[in-house]
Amino acid sequence: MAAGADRPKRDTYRHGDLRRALVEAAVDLARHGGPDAVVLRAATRRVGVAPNAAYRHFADRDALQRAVCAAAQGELARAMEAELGALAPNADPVAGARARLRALGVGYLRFARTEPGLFRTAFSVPTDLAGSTSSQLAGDTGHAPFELLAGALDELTSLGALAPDRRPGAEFIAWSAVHGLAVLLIDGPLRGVAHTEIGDIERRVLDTVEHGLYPPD
Amino acid sequence: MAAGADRPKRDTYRHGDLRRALVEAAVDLARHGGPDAVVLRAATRRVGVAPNAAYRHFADRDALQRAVCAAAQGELARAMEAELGALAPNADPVAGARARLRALGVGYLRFARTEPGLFRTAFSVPTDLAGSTSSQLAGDTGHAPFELLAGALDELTSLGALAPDRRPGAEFIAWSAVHGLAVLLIDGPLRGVAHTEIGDIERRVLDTVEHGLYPPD
DNA sequence: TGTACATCAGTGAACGCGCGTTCACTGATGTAC
DNA sequence: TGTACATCAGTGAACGCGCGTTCACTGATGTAC
Repeated sequence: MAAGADRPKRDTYRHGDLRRALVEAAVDLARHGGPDAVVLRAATRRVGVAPNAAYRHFADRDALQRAVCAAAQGELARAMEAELGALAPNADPVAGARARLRALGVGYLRFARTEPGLFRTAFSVPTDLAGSTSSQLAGDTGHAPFELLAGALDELTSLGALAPDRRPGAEFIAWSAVHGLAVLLIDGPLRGVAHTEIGDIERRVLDTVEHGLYPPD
Repeated sequence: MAAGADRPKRDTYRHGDLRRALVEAAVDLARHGGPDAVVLRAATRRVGVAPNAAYRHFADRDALQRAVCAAAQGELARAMEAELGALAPNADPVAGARARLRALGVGYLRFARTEPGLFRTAFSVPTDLAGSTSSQLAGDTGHAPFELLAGALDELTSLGALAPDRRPGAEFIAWSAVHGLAVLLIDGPLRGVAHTEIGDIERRVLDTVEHGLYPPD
């Protein structure tokens, strides 16, 4: 009954990739409980490691939270990229670029709806503009959510679909509307609203953004 | 040196309005530290009362948090009403109604900028639509933030400035954009942006909302 | 108006909890000879 | 190829903290007679 009697006494030694394991565990905590659920001891418990083992890989709790926040933004970027990838090819380049901008918004909203915990976590660590373009936040194409948006707007500008004098700050028009809707959907007064109505509202918000960016007049 | 020797031994007895005092203290905590700073023991400490005294007035911590959230929404409503009150009279009824809608947005954004802690707290307790119209959340005119917005939109509709078929759900168009901008300003990538630029961005977001509501075509 | 009494808003002490973090340690692993 | 040793990723125990909440209590206040 002691086939492994000559095993090492501590089989948790040399975990191999504890840092990654802790971030993954903490991301899972965030997924279900939001940013407040990102707790050092809970993460180590999940991985099956002593609480203080985390200090080999993170200076303190804050460092873990930052890492999880970055990972959540990466997930958000991936959700946006997924929507981009699902787009049918479009012969009209301008229509294609517009569809891509819209797809980013759709992906953003879908992520907020399906992963509200991670979505909240992605915005739990206050950042400035510089901190919104780090490669730490990137999805599969290596771009942070903010960069994906900026890229789509640049494309529209170079195609002449977005007037150059409207380009500066256009990110914020688009992001404000979509982010605000996302927050209202998951935490605000739109929580109880039926799915069909939500689709309607999402479409109208995205329409409004498009009207704001490239007005018909 | 014992002029008050025949005073009651406990001068904290019969506080008088401990409930209100606790809410005020907790609102102050929220003002400086956001929703997470709303802590039972901290509130009682501020008021100078034993921790368990709070249980005469609140079932538990959650109840206090709900009260503080409602108070924060009331403050937000007041900020919006203040902007409304500062408006110069306008001979043109439609222009006046449009200015009022815009003023609500300006007040909303100003509150978020000047009271970020309370602003976050106002949205810290998940609500649905029904919970967004309670008189508990009201400002001086007895209306919750959501109702102020809805009222402005109703006015625009009755004046013919907002097409009736655009009225349903118009709250969400306006609220999404303005709320999203508020969040980006205080917690998001717009944190570091200069004041002058912020004014610009705010104006463009409000313009976009107006374009979305009453398009020129 | 004076007195007895019920009410109930506060006290004081204590509880168990989970947290972040520090300490001295141990033993598997990789490397130098 | 074998052995001695340094490294360092993990352990185990402990700390102090602030929290929410419960308990039996006390005494000022308002009321009934």
